[in-house]
Amino acid sequence: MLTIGKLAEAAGVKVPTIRYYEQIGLLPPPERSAGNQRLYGNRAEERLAFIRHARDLGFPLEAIRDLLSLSDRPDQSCEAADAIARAQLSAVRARIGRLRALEAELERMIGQCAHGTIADCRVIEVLGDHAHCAHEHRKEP
Amino acid sequence: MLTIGKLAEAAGVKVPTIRYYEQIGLLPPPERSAGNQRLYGNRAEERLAFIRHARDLGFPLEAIRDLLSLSDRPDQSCEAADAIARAQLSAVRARIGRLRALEAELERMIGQCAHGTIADCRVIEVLGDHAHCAHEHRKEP
DNA sequence: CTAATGTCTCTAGCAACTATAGGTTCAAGG
DNA sequence: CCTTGAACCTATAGTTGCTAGAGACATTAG
Ligand SMILES: [Zn+2]
Ligand SMILES: [Zn+2]
Ligand SMILES: [Zn+2]
Ligand SMILES: [Zn+2]
Repeated sequence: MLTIGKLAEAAGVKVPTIRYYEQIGLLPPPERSAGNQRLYGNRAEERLAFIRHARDLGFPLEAIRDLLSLSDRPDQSCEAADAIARAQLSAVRARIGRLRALEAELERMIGQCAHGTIADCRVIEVLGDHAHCAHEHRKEP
Repeated sequence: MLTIGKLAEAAGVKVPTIRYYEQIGLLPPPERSAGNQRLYGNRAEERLAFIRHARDLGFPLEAIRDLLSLSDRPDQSCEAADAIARAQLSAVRARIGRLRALEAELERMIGQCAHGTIADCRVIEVLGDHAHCAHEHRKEP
């Protein structure tokens, strides 16, 4: 049985994060000690590791909630789980695409600046020029 | 002179966003009509376009605040402005690097799944395996 | 003149935590 | 056995960058 601090350390998350996950129902309320402190067993540790890894991969908590409830029904087809993962993959790819456009524009504007005064700064100029860019850059959520 | 709605339309932002920018001091309080409605001139339109473009490039509002106050002093060296832009570029690159690692892992786990039952699902398995990955994937802010 | 928008202020909500305050419990050293 | 300090408890508020709603006033088209 682990205290919340030990569990946090083991899983690589902060203590308040665990309490937060409990509050929103991602982790079940654990046992308590005589003095009302949380005590976690193996199940909780695995569940938290699952959550953490999914978070590391960028899954939103709602998707993780769905994945967890799927993983509680091992006999069903994994199609729904795979669909969640594919959705996450395409979200990641969309973000990469957008960021690469930003990278290109930032590179260009930094590269073109002659590093003189603000009045001649290419960075300030490009930012202020509201018609300069043919590309659409929006909208990173 | 533009009303807030027209300005919003012209700049491609929502009306409450403009009020929000005013509230946090990114846009100065504009003139008001007899009936207390906001009226904006060219200066405000340009400033908002600047903000929007910088936001589109992913600059945080604090950085934009600094860029705006720099752009009000055209005689100074643009070094500070360029440094902000370089910081943003490296933040973007860091995000891209991390996302590409996520992309690779998501691809691998989706590709390896035989699409049977949850019990055999590679997606669920990889997420639950807290020691599977040699790579570090953390921490996208 | 009236009806339909548009605008005003203020408050609350989103994700996913993080930080603080003020109090309780636990483990170890003396 | 007792004290001290760390770790724990709850509850609330703050973070970022907006967005949505309520209820009241202003403007404009027909
Ligand atoms: Zn410059
Ligand atoms: Zn651009
Ligand atoms: Zn599968
Ligand atoms: Zn991994």
